[in-house]
Amino acid sequence: MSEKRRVTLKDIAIALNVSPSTVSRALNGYHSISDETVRQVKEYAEKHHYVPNTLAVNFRKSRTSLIGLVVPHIVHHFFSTTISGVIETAKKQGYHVLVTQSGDVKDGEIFACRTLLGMGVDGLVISVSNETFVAEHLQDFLDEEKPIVQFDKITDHIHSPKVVVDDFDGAYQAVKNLIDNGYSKIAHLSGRLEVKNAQGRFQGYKKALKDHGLEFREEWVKGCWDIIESEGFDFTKELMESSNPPDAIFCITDLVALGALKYLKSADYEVPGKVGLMGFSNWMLSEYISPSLSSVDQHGFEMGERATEILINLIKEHSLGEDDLIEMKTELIVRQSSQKRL
Amino acid sequence: MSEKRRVTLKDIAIALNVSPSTVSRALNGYHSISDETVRQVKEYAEKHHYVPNTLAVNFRKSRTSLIGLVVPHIVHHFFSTTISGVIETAKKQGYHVLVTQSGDVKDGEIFACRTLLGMGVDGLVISVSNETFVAEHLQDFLDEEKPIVQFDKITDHIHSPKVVVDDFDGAYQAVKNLIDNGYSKIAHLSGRLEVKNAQGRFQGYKKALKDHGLEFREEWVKGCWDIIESEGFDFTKELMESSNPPDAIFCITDLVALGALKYLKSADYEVPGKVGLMGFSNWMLSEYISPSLSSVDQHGFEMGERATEILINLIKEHSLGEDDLIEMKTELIVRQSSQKRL
DNA sequence: CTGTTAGCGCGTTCAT
DNA sequence: ATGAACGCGCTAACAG
Repeated sequence: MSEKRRVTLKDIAIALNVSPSTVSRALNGYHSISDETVRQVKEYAEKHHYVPNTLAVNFRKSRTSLIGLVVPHIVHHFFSTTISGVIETAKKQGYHVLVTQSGDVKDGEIFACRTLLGMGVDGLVISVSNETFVAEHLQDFLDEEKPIVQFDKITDHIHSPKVVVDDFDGAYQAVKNLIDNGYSKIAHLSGRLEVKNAQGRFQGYKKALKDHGLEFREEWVKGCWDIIESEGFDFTKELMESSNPPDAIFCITDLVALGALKYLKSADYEVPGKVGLMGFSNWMLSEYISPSLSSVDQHGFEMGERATEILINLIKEHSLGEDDLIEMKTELIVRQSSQKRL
Repeated sequence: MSEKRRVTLKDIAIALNVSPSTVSRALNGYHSISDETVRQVKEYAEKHHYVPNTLAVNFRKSRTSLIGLVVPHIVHHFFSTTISGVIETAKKQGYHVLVTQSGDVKDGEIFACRTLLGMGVDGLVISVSNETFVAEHLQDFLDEEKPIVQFDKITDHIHSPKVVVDDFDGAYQAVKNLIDNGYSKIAHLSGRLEVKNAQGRFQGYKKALKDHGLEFREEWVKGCWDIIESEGFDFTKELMESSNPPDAIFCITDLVALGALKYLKSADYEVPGKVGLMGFSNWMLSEYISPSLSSVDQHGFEMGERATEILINLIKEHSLGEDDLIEMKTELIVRQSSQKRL
């Protein structure tokens, strides 16, 4: 391997018999350089494939054009969609994204944040874990003047802009759809109510019941801990075998609804008709299962996009931003599982 | 905001009245430093939250601990799984991952590679696009002594280790399963045969037919261009309405199988029984649809893991590696759609 | 319009 | 066992 040392500013300067700073200025489009010099420099640079040494530039400017992204899980339809939104938006503005996953646990998140900070990211986009009730690892960013934007799963333990979906309204519309289709005994498989999203959806559920004069029963609300399929299955079994079974179930997320559906089918309940079912999040598979699952779309790409736009603006204006809460509207996707009660 | 300048080596040196190099050596565990000095330095560093400036370190060592990752799509169950594998493996070794997507088009891939190279990644893990028939943008990495490892979708236009799934064997086993279940007129919805994966699966399909004395008919093979659901639907319609319809279909990927299934159901073919169906890739949803879809799992996480291990080893030994081809075994996941022919 | 100088924070000789 | 000095490539402040 011959010495492939890349040409540097200095090389060009020597070759053209000018100073390195002139070359730098010519290349970076300063106005105080003669057209002729600029032409010469650019031509030489082009010809010799000059590529600025990013490491040196970053070092000098002490910024990296890197933004950190932390999500609970990468293999997850909604989050992978937001990741895509973040990356594409960053790309447009000349930023790059370091993607990490917390595994939805506190320690994973702390580790991710530490290494991201260590890598010198210019800012952070994060959807916090279910266990994030302290926020020192986030405060560390702010202490270094690096902005944070939270999205989807957020915590109030840190001051930062937040981009969320209007969970309350989304849940309200979802439950209303069930009601409109004739269901009146509506159960809810919720998440941990300390988590904002879960709380919002729970409140939307309650409000919809109330507005339509339907009764709210504690025993129709089951809290999922891990938000997985088996919880949907087990809780649904429990509900349907109780002395006062519901005729519809609104689930915190599609995966849970899938578990619910599995039980309902195994126990020969007609869905829809006998039991109505509604998910949340609009996973890809919801369109393909049978019956197809009605759900609430969260526009993940747009959320990632919005959060990233805000972050990059903050980075550019050297600001940490306000405690703003941006609520994005959801979209009710009506499919088969919530169709008319028979 | 008070000046939060981080403490540097020099700060510590001055405070302790030693030289910066001593501090550097003490912190990095050189042997030629007295225990006492080491103790003092470490204590001071600890107390004042000394964090090495990664930018400076990277600049000095001219390496970033960054590896670039290019996949066709992020929102894709298989690829998001491989991304996860890459990231987790990199993390274990102290590397970070810049994730990009090519959109499965040449220009997107070239752009991604250029910016990754510009960011100074130490190496590249890539699954090339369907349009990658030239490889200058990859050669650029090798020219800078930065290793590349390809995975899943690979090209021979560049010398590098490659991690793939044994498509031939996977397809063979898949088709054999259909045959074992009594199907004998087996069609294949393939991909573009110039693409390695598609070719491998096609060959495995042919070999399985041949080994079991079944006829191979050109008109039973349909080439999907975009590998999307609608192609599965349309080609299946075409096949089933032809004068000599097949009794089973082996699809290049689950999404195509889903389209096929949609048509078969809409036209009231029993699946399985009347028509057998087999996918490839084992998407998450395949487990949940009805009938559940038999498929071939590609162990995406492990592929990402393996590719990354190889890459990091190459980086560490300053090598570009050989043209090795690592073939990972697939796993046949038998579900309902390929069950016995009636 | 251009050159000179200086230094970002660190690792690494070469001395001692 | 330690310090002095240098330089990585680039940008910015200060002169002219």
